[in-house]
Amino acid sequence: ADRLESARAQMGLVREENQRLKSMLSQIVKDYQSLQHQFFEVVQEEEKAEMEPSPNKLLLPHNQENNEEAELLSLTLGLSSSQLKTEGERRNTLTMQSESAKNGNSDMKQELSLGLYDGKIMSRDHESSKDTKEGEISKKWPPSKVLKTARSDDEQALEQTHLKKARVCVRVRCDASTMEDGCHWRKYGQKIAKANPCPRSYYRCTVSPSCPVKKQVQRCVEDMSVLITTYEGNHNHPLPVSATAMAFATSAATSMIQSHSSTSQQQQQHPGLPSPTSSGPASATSSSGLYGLDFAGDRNPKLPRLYFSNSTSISTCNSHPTITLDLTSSPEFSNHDGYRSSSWFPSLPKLPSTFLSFSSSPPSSSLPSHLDTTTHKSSSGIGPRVLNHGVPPQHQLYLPQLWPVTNTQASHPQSLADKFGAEATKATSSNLSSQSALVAAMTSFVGDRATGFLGDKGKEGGFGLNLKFGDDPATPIELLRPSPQADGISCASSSYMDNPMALGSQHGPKSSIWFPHSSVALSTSKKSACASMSPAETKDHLIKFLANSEM
DNA sequence: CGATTTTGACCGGCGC
DNA sequence: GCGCCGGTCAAAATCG
Ligand SMILES: [Zn+2]
Repeated sequence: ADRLESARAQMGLVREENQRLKSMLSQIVKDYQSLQHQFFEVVQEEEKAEMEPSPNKLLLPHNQENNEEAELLSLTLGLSSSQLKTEGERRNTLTMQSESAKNGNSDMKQELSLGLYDGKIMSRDHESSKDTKEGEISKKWPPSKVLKTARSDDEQALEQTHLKKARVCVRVRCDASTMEDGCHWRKYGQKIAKANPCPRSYYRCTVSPSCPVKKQVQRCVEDMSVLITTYEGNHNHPLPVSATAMAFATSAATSMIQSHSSTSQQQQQHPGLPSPTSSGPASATSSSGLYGLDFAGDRNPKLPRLYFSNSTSISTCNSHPTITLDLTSSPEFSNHDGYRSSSWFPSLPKLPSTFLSFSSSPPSSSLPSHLDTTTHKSSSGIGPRVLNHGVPPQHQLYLPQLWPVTNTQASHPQSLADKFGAEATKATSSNLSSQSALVAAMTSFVGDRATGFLGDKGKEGGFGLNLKFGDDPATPIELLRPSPQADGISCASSSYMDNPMALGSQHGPKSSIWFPHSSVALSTSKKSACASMSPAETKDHLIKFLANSEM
C-alpha cells in the first residue's frame, strides 16, 4: 500500500511535469511561429525593396558563406552571429532609408501585399525579373553570368573557406522514389553519377518561384532501400506545416555547418551520394558535442534524452560542406550501424555524434539487439544489402525505433507514391516530421525562453503542438496535433501531415511556418554548446533578432 | 491547359 | 586546351 502510494505520488508528479512541459512547448512553438511570421514579413519587404545587392554584399560578414540566402536575404538579420546581427541592423536601416523614398519605412503596412507582390514579381524566373527592375538582377540565385558581379563578394567570401554552399544530407529508409517532406518540388534534371548506378534526381522547390532551395535524391548504392536526399539552401517563403519539420532540421543543420566551419575547419568526407571525386583535405571531426540537442539528463525526468539519429556528421563533398543526418537506423539499426561505422564514415570513430535523436530511452538502455533481427525484413528486397552482421554493434545504438514498427511493414514497396496513405509511408513521413518538429520545438525551448516574450503576437494561432512523452519507454515521443477545428490549422492527425497537397490547398497560409535559416535554434543546446557560438551568444542573437523584427 | 517530368544539350570547374 | 563531371537548362513529352 505504501509503495503504491508513493508510486502514485510520483506518477502525479510526473504527470504534472508532463503537463507543464506540454504547455510550455506549445507556447514555445507558437512563439516560434509568430516569430517566423514576422521574420518572413520583414524579409519579404526587404526583398521587395532590395535589389541592392552590392551594398549589402559588402556588408556581409566573412563567415557568411551562406547559401543562396546570402543574396536573397542579404538584408535579413543575419542570424549567424552577433556581429552579423549588428551589421544586419545597419543594413536594415540603410535599405530602409533608400526604400523609404518610395514608401515609408514602415514594414507593417505592406506585410500582406508584399506577399502577393513578391509572388508575382517572379512569375517567370529569369527574363521577366531581368527586365522588370532596371538592372537589379541580383536576386536570382541561379548563379550564372548576370550575377557574377553581384555575387563576386560572396564568392570571395566563399572562396576564403574553399567551400560552397552548405548542404544537408538526409539518409532515410524509404521505398518511394522520393521522400515526402512536405514541400513541392519540380524535377529539373537527372543524372547518373559515377560510382553509383542509381540515377540522381535534381529537384527545386516550387512553393515560391524564387525559392532557392534545391535537393537531390539518390538511392544509396549499398542499400537500395535507403534514400539519400540532399538539401541545399533555405526556403525564403513560408511553407506548409507539413514541411516545417524537414525545413527546420535542414536549415538548422545548415547554419550549424556554417558556424562550425567558420570556426573550426575540421571536415571529413565520405563517399556516398557525393561523388567520389571529392577528395579534399578531410580531417576527422568529432562531431559529438558539437551538435545541439544532446539533452543530457536522461535520468532527469524533466527532459528526455534526445538523439536524432545515431549518426550525424559533417563532411565535405565537392567542396560543399555537408552535414549528414542518418535516419536509417530504425529497423535494422545494428546493420547499419555496423555498416556506417565501417564504411560510411571510415575515419570517424563512430562516437555518439548526436544531433537530435528521438529515442526517449537513454542510450545506456541497451536496446534489445534482437530487435533488428526481428524487424529487419521490411522494405528490402531491392538491391544488395551489404550488411555486416558481423560487425559488433556499436555502443551508440540507442534508438531502436525511430519509427513505429508499423512502418517496417512496407508490404507494397514500389507503390508508395500512389498509396500515399499506405501505412509505410505514413509512418515514415509523419514520424519524420514529428521528430523534426519535436526537435524544433525542443530546440527553441531549450534554446531560450527569450522567445517567450514574443507572447501571443502570433496571428494565426500557431499549430498547437502537443508533446507527449510516452510513458512507454519503448515508444518514442509522440507528437499530437490538434484537430483541424481546434485552431483553424489543419493537420489534425499526423496522417494529414503526409499529404502536403491537402495542407497547402485547403489551408492556405494559415498553416504555414517559415524557418528562415535559424542558427539560433540549433546552437542553443545546453550542454553541448556549439564551438562557434555559445548559448549566451545565441541568446543574444535571438533577442536582438526578435527586437529587430519586432519593430 | 497548366504543372511536372524527361532528356540531351550545354556550362563552368578542375585535373592533366 | 581537353575531357571528365557535377549540375543546370529548356524544349518536348506527359500527366492530371
Ligand atoms: Zn522553398
